Amino acid sequence: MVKRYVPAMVKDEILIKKRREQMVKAAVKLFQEKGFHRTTTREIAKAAGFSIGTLYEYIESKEDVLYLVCDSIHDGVKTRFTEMLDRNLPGRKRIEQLVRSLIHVMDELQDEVLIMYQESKALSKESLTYVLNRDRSMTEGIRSVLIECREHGEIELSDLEAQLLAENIMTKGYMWTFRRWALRKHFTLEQYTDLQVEEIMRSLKTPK
Amino acid sequence: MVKRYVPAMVKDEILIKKRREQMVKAAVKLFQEKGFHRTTTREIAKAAGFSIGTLYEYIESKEDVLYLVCDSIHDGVKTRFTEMLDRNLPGRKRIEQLVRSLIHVMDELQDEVLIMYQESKALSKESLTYVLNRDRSMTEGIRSVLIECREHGEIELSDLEAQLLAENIMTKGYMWTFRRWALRKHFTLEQYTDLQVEEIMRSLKTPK
Amino acid sequence: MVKRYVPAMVKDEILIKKRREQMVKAAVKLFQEKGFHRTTTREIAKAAGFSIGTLYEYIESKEDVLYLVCDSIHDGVKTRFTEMLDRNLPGRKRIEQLVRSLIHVMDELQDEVLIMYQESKALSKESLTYVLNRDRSMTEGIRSVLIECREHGEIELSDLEAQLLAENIMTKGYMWTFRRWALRKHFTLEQYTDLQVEEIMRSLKTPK
Amino acid sequence: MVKRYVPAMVKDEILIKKRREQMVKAAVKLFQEKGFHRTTTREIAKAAGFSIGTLYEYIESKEDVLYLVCDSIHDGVKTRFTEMLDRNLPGRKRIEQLVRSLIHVMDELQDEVLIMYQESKALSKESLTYVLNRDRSMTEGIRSVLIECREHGEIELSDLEAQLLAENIMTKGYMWTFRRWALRKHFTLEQYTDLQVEEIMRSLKTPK
DNA sequence: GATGAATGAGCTTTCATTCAT
DNA sequence: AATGAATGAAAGCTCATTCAT
Repeated sequence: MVKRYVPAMVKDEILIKKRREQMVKAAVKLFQEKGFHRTTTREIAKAAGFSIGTLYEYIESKEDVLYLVCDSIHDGVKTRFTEMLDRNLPGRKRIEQLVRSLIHVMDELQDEVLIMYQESKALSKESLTYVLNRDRSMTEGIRSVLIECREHGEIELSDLEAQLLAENIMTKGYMWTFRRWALRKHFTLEQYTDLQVEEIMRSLKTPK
Repeated sequence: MVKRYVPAMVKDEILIKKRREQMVKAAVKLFQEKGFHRTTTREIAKAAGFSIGTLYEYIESKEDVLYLVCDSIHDGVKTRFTEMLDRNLPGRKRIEQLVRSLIHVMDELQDEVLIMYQESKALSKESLTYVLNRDRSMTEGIRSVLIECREHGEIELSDLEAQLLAENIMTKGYMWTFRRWALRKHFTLEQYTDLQVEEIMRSLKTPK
Repeated sequence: MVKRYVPAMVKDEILIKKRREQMVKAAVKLFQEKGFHRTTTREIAKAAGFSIGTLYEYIESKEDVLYLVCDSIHDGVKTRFTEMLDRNLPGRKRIEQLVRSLIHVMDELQDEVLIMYQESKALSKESLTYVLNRDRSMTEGIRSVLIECREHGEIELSDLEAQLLAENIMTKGYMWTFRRWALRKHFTLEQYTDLQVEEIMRSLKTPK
Repeated sequence: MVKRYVPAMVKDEILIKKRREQMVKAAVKLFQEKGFHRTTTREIAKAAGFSIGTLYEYIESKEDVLYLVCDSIHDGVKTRFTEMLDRNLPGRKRIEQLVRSLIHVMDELQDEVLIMYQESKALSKESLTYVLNRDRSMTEGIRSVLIECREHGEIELSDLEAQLLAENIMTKGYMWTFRRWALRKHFTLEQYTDLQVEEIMRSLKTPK
């Protein structure tokens, strides 16, 4: 399964979903302001609108909140990213669109993505595996598009090159968030997107 | 000045240097294993070979240790990187060498770089500024090489493109550390380096 | 308001009152034995019958305990003092009674008053203001009785003399506690009271 | 003996005297600003112009500094007070002069006296005894003047009344320092002195 | 299911004192 | 005699977690 099972004391699944959404929303805001370690469980509970006792009816440990946050952010990124993709675009245009969509989503969810990036190391090994797997599956999605393009004879690249390009594209998305302190000084979102797209397109090899 | 002044109770500057080196060495190891927040000042002192009281003779707060660690890591990266560069290489070869050197250094110091990347957010605003400035100055160094190449007519690129390429090169270095969980699955250091170099060289524009 | 607001984590006001009473009672005893600075928060919590964590659910800092102690002692002094006064006594008798009551209360609460006198300098400036204001209001109460006596033509004294006499009376009360090491060698409570009353009565001027 | 023996590692008595004067001068200033408990031995040494190691060559513990400070302040008060007294004044004038001189000295040395009054409780039982004995001997000096006046038929008072009056006079001196927060609001030094003198003179009984 | 008072291990930091130089 | 680096016990305070109501 793609998601870790987080045990709850409460049985009602609908309530669990509702309460966890409240807590994630509150936690995202707090983690953004103060980071995971400086945020207390009491603060999360209060910001979520219930008591500390109730918080622990829906999770087992503070780390669970972080996991749920990361999971929820991944859902957000994945959903928006997928929505933006048009599978019917022709060849190279699909790659371009892929990059533009990714950067766009990363920009929209920059605060959330930053949390995930900076705090995920505080996760237990097990939770981290789940989070990394979701990242990997996204990279895999990008890679499969590249492979498809190759199959259609649009571009020429080895399996290894496809893998690296997928990683590079992912990183171009992420870096807009975690190097924003540097990038924002020089580029608007549009400039950044255009230039990165151009760079990738130039680097693509055309089959003879 | 490029470095933040960290006050000490002890006067002997040579001793301060020595003790801080001990403490940084111990801290790097501990931060690697457990992260900054989970490492206690007592552990750092003990691992450095002196008492908790002595630790606080050389710093003012736990955060100072993190700053010294980041600073020391930056020194390491900068030094090694600079040593590897050969200013006499012809045109495009210099860019290639730049990328190869950076990735090489990042690989050598991957554990340290990872600490800096993951924990620097725990720094105070003031300390963080210093750390980011050092990163910025390294990016700037790369950018100036690119501009030089342009001046010599080796490549064609706008100021903005130079800036972005510098950032991209830096990121290609960093990503070998912070995405190693994914990259190591598919690439050896040599493969990764070669492919990234090729990708960059392909994307460069030649002046007419 | 005459009292400083001391924030608590716990919401239940009745519980706050109860726990703070426990903690004040414990603290008074400990401060008596070892003074404020030598008493630890752990000792206070233990003597009060709860854990250190619980202590900090009801105060924000150790200084708050001292403030609550001073406040509680002032309450005790004020309450007992007020109870002892008979507003219907004729003229000079009221002044005599005032002095006797004050010394009597100071004797009853000598240990507590001594704490307040010796430790209040450890209070923050803000807390100290509150404590001094309560002292001032008591002095003012005495002064107003003196002025009343003057209005009724029982005694003759200027405004300034009334102010000083009020301060002198307060001090005659306090000194029975903070100079007890000297006074107890020579006087019983009764002797001290009688002699001080006589001295004051002799010093009063009768209107012509 | 009237003074406690404070052991030193150093033999040279003249040096001991000199160094202790330096340290007392520094300590008085620091205790005034931050109180005894908040002042560190390091600060005292530094302000005195020598190292922490040297400080401990001349005392055995931090408490010794406090004792030396109290002792020095008492010396100051005693010396100035004695200088001001004119043994040849006639009867009641001598008492008046006594009170005036005391208040005058207390005003001059108010900061020092306040330290002694507020911090002496931090002394060990043994040191405290010495400090209280010096206070007692001053009270005794006042008492003996009162008795002399009685012997000369200037005033009429019992032994017990003499004792109390001596204590009251001492307290009128002290209170100008420790209740200055209240007294300064209403009185100048001159007003305070005049009114207290008048009050005492009025309360004196004349022999028939 | 919800509450929130209670807990105590554990953290960072301070500072009087020592002792080798 | 003077120095100051080293020490470590001890202090104030925090906060994830539990559990009786």
